[in-house]
Amino acid sequence: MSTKSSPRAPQRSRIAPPNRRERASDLRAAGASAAPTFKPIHTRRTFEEICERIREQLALGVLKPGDKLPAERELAQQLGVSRNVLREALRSLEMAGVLRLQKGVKGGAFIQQGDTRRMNEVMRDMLSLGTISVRELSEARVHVLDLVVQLACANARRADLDALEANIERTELATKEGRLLDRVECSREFYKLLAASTGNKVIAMIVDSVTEIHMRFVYAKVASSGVAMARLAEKRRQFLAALSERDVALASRLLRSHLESVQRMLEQDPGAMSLHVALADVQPGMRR
Amino acid sequence: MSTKSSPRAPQRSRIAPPNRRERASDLRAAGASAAPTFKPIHTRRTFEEICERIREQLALGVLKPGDKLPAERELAQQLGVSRNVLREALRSLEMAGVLRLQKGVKGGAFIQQGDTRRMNEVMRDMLSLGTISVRELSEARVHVLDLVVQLACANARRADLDALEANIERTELATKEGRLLDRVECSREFYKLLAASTGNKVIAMIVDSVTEIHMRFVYAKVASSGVAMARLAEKRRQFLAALSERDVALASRLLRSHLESVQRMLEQDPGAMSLHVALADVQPGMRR
DNA sequence: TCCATTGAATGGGTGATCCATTTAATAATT
DNA sequence: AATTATTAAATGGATCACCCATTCAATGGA
Repeated sequence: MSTKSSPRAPQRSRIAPPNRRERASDLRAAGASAAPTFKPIHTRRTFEEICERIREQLALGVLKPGDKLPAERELAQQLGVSRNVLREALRSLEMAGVLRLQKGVKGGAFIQQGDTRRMNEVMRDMLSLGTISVRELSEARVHVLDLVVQLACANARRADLDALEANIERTELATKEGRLLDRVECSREFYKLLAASTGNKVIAMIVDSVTEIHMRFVYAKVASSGVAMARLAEKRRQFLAALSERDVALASRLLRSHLESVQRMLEQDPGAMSLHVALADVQPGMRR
Repeated sequence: MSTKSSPRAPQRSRIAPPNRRERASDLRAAGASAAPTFKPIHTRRTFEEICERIREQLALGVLKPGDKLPAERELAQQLGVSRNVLREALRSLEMAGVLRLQKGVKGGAFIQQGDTRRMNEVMRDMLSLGTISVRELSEARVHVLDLVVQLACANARRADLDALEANIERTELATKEGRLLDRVECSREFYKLLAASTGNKVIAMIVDSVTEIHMRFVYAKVASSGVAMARLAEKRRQFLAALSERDVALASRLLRSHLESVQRMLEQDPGAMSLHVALADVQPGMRR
């Protein structure tokens, strides 16, 4: 009613989303000691409420992977919100890897198995936004991989080692045939397999997230310069042998020195190593 | 009208989002060897396109934290999409911590400084969905913290140590006054400070993400049983002393043994340690 | 000078409507 | 009887046209 308050039904008379506007009760001390600041409320919006409710059902185990949510039209009515705003919530959850939306009759919103690649995207966003630096990422990767070697030596199974072996064979083949970019893909896969061989999916997720970005740089470097790591497969074999022998010290040393030489390669011609070119586009093997 | 195809303009004659339907080129071997599967395309939707474009601008450095996107109505027109679908995209980016939407004239969509808490939510979702287990998380946390101790010994600065000292004082106070739940908040903060003292935000982010969940369990345990770790502040002091002396071995040993005793505490009365109760609600100190 | 009022810009939200895809049921054809 | 088109319904995808609530600069009166 900016001008004349036209005599029109207020149309806001629906079911009234449970706790929507009455939000004064939301201030809470939140800290361990006296907290004199009173800022961070920023009124709850319906889509947030919806996301939270669905996540809550999930955490409570009421919703499990494979389950289907009611159809948009129906769920919107149940929640007493418009279909549009419900979709905003569903979209967010879909982007978060929690849901998958499927069209057609028998379609709907299905709870997904968690997608560990979500963490890669977080890492990528943090880098894009300048919250973390490439240096920090590389450094963290070195440390984390060191940890991975320890765990892999302790926990890797026969099947894990076999998978690594097979990967090295593909690397050799790609080298022979001069498919340098494919070889980068092999490297990506190598670290993924190595991470998996720790037997801990949390660790694996972390490793993947820092490696994914790193590999973008390697990919960009190889693609632009044509140079590539010498004796790669051979080094991998030595490393795998150490791993198979459960020789932490040796495996750790080998990997570390390899990482250092890769780092040197990347740091040649530093101008070309733009953060932006490496992050800008989706590259092979990184499909969402 | 569902039956007879009324003679109406098809209304789909807008600018036509650049590469929307022509996605046949999207099949690609993606792996290092033959890939006979042809599944994973699932037609690109406009909101995904929009998200990707904005992220691209971000990665390219065209958009930086602090920048403001055009108003919804205008941006929608520029992109040739409806405002609603644009909002779905903005919502997703907001949930991802990339944007913040602000109301009012002079409001708009502002690029944010990256929010490192995003990773916590990923971890939480993975746990809710059963992709990772509590055991894996605890295990990973122990290993990662071990790494953190090494890095903190090497890199912690005076200010970091002072912050930890101040935290311990708060812990003591809370202990004296019997505020057990506040003390849990202190613990959360302690690990956050410890993580920060490594000087590496990637590591810090990782530590925070595994610690946040862990602390929910501790919180739930303390809240329900009233029991709490004995001699906590004292142990913290010993640890901090070791850290200040840059004594990796000692600090590492102290932390490890503390983590083990906490773990034992949590594992008493295992039935009560439901994943669901710990994850279900937002607890103090975890406000988004 | 100071404070209340106004009004425009902006995000938040609604409801109706249409399109495109998918699937099951049905009818037509062989 | 088996196969193949056709039809119809359900569902997500998307659009349009509004309205509401908040914010803030400009305006104007005390």
